[in-house]
Amino acid sequence: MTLFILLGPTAVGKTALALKIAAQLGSPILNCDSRQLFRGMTIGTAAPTQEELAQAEHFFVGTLEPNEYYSAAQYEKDVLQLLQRLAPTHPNVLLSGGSMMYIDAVCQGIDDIPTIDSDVRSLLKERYAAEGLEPLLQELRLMDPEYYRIADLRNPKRIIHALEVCYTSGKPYTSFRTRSTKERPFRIVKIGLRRDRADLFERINRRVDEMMRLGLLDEVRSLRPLRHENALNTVGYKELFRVLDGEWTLEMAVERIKKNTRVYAKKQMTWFQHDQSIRWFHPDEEEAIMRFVEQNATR
RNA sequence: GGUGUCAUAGCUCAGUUGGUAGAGCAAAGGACUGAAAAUCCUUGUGUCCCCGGUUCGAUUCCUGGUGACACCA
Repeated sequence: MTLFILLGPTAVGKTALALKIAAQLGSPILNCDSRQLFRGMTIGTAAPTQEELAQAEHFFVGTLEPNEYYSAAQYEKDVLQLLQRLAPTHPNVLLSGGSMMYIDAVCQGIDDIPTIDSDVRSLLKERYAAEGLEPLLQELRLMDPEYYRIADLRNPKRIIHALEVCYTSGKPYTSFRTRSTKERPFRIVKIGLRRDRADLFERINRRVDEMMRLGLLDEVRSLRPLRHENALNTVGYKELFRVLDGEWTLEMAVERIKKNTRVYAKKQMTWFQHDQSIRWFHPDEEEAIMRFVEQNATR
């Protein structure tokens, strides 16, 4: 089996092309966007429309409740399991999305780290809020000196995560970090989409305006009770919550959404840059892309 | 028309008692292994509006000009 992965920065044009590739391959589309997974976040994440969903079988779109815990590791398991199920009838499968870490989790795997007890996590979060990072750093130094040496000591999330693993398992975080690449029982072909930066930014700005026309504010309003969930800590949502709070004007929020989306797109490009296994195309090079797909498909 | 204030980074502004300048935002670059659209790090040379003058030296002081704003006519 061949797993095609269509990737690229947000708003580059993955959704439309994915439908065409899927049609050619006779494949379903597995979403690889960490926010499109959640139900009810359709406008703000530019999830496929009903019409688009009808054109191909889709997986991992709107399948989770926003208050459900999820992770790249869980995604790895879910995708591998699904691929196993699809393999007998689908020699080619398409995965499409821009969540870098989720893509890597599928392609290389993620270290086997114990699932964190939610009490442990909230306790550490509270301590961080009350005491700051310094005491946590000292504890990490004692419990996992090796990680302490290489860790980003100014990044609270990383420090808290390392500590919570130590507390949950009773072993150093480092002992779980093998960072090895797992073998996959399928071939992986990565297709990257990219455009000129000015062109991409222009598309982002237009798409945000379009989201507002489609009623993003109402979508955000309906999700307001869940605003503290991790799923809602997302560009397009976090800014509009502040409008609902009366803190920001709508105009200000829309500008912030555009800016934060641009920043996100840049981050994606930085990450993808280092991946030598990606074959890059401009989204308009449709023929070349289809030819490339055909050459690499399992037939 | 008169008087006054201002003119510094893409934007808003600070500052230099005369020794060529720095914040916020924007922008750019980067990190990333179970929260990742998250989280974190790094990066500031710009005719200091223009022409002259004083001075060893002017973005800083002075004359004039241009522009913006305010007040008075």
